[in-house]
Amino acid sequence: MSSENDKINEPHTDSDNGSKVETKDFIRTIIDQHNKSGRFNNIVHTRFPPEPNGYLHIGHAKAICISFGIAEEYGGVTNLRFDDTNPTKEDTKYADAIMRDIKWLGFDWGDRLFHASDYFDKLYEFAVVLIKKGVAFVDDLSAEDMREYRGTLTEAGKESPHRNRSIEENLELFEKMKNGEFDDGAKTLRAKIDMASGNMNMRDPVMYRIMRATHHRTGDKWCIYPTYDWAHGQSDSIEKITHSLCDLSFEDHRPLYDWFLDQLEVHHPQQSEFARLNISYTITSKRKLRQLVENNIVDDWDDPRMPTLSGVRRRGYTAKAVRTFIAKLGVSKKRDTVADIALLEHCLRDELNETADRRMAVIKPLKVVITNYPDDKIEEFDAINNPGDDTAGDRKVYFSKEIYIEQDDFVEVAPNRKYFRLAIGKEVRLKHTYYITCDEAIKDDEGNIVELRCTYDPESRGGSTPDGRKVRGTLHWVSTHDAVDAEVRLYNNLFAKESPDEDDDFLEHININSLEILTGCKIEPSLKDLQVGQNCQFLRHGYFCLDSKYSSKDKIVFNRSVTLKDSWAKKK
RNA sequence: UGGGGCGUCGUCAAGCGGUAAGACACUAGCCUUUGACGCUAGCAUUCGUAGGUUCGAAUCCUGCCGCCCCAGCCA
Repeated sequence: MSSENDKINEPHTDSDNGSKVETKDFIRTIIDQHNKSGRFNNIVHTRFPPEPNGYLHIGHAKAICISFGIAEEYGGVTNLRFDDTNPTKEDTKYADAIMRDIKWLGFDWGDRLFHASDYFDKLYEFAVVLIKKGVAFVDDLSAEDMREYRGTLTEAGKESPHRNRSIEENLELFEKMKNGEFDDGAKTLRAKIDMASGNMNMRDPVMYRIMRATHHRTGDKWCIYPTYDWAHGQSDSIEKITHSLCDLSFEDHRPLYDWFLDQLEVHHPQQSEFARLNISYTITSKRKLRQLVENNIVDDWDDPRMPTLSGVRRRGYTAKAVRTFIAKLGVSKKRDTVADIALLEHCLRDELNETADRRMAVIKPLKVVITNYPDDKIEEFDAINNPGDDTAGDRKVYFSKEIYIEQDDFVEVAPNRKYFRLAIGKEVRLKHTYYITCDEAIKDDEGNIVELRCTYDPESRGGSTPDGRKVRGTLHWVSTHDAVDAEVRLYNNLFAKESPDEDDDFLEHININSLEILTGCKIEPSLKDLQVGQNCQFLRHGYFCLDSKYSSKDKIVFNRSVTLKDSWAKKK
């Protein structure tokens, strides 16, 4: 992992007395305790266990950063394990996308790519061990009856009438289950724990179900498949995982995992649960994201408005910005927290401010004729690429009699003294070149302003004058003679509500202005050289990137990754 | 009414008995050839609440209150 990321996780420093005060989250605190007691011989070996049934989103990025990041920090490694215990829902195409996204984020599982299905044989053996111990049994209850027998949150459940079958009978029945002698759903293997437990997970949970489905890796070898609860803890144990980090929803499954491991007397990882990541104005629910795709509300899983990793990548987010965001958020057990999307945006701006070259792009063009500028003259100016980075160099821009400026940079009458853009009779600076003063606005029959007539001050060449007069406004511009046409896509929050997730009818909160497509935008010619994956700043607008999906040789399409902060917009 | 968890600034989050870090957001100002960036200042007399212990409590104890998760042969 990059050294930048290490910095993020450095302990904060107490500046008052100069001494370092470590402030660690609860997971790192637990690991420190283990290292002190020697419980895992100072080894930290984690795993990230996605189910290959969908695309990774930014919520998963948190889990990835925690599992991979913490292991790395402690000199350990992380396994990637696909939890593929339900063949009806999983597919290899998702696995490929998941691996691509994890790599993009900057993490590496080395040669430790595993599957829960790698352990189907071992899991079967383990199940036999539990049957022989008399703590697992084959049940004939239907799914419906089982629900009935389970009881409720406040009432104890009833034991299955098949709970006390002999070990021999259970062994025989379980083998027949495996051999396909029963119909799908006809029987299950259950752990024999406690139907009166306050923890529903301990009320004789199902370990195996009969399901004739072709598994994407094991084919038709099995007609019984382990449940997640039965497979997960043992998979961790088999891989000698020391710290199983997962989200809060598995908190009350931990007693069950502990129980299985204790019964089996095998390596026993420590599970710790942290709160999932929620972000304002968007959703981090695989199910709901799928709805957006299937209802064609968004382009696809990689729509730049989507919080999927493929979506934010296409939007122009960098992996580093995502990692920084997650690191700044921290780790806690507080549920229902909603991270401010403004922090995510800040992390991107903060990075791109340092790394992205500046360019000029007029997204809503208004033609300007500089009446006192020679008709055929074209002047060359050096334009600095990044004022904060001397090594970024510069480029040429070419000024001429006719240019485009932004429609939003002109009003006929300046509203007040604080307004310092262009207005009739007002003077502004054109970035890198000259001062111009507006003399006249030309309108069409409907009264729309279609062209401006301005005069320039030859003395202001380079952006200042000998008399040193102050010009507060600086506008970006593009010459008409060399402007390149482009399409620009402006994105806003996908949802108009801060927490759309709290309603089931979350689709009602879709922001109808989440995408604005502008055509006929005029960009400076050097922008033609930009590559997919490169970020650049459109001066005074924000950070943009080439859209990887719709850009082609004949058509340039830009995505706005994030706007620049705009204190003027707030004042207005 | 069972079990599990959580309550510190608008948001996220430190703090682990010695008198409330930081970040984002926000506000005001400075700077500025991006109304960006940068810089300066402000922003919790108070830690869900009520008691108790203590010289001293966000931190320990007790009782309340609030919020969330769990009744898939999903993960």
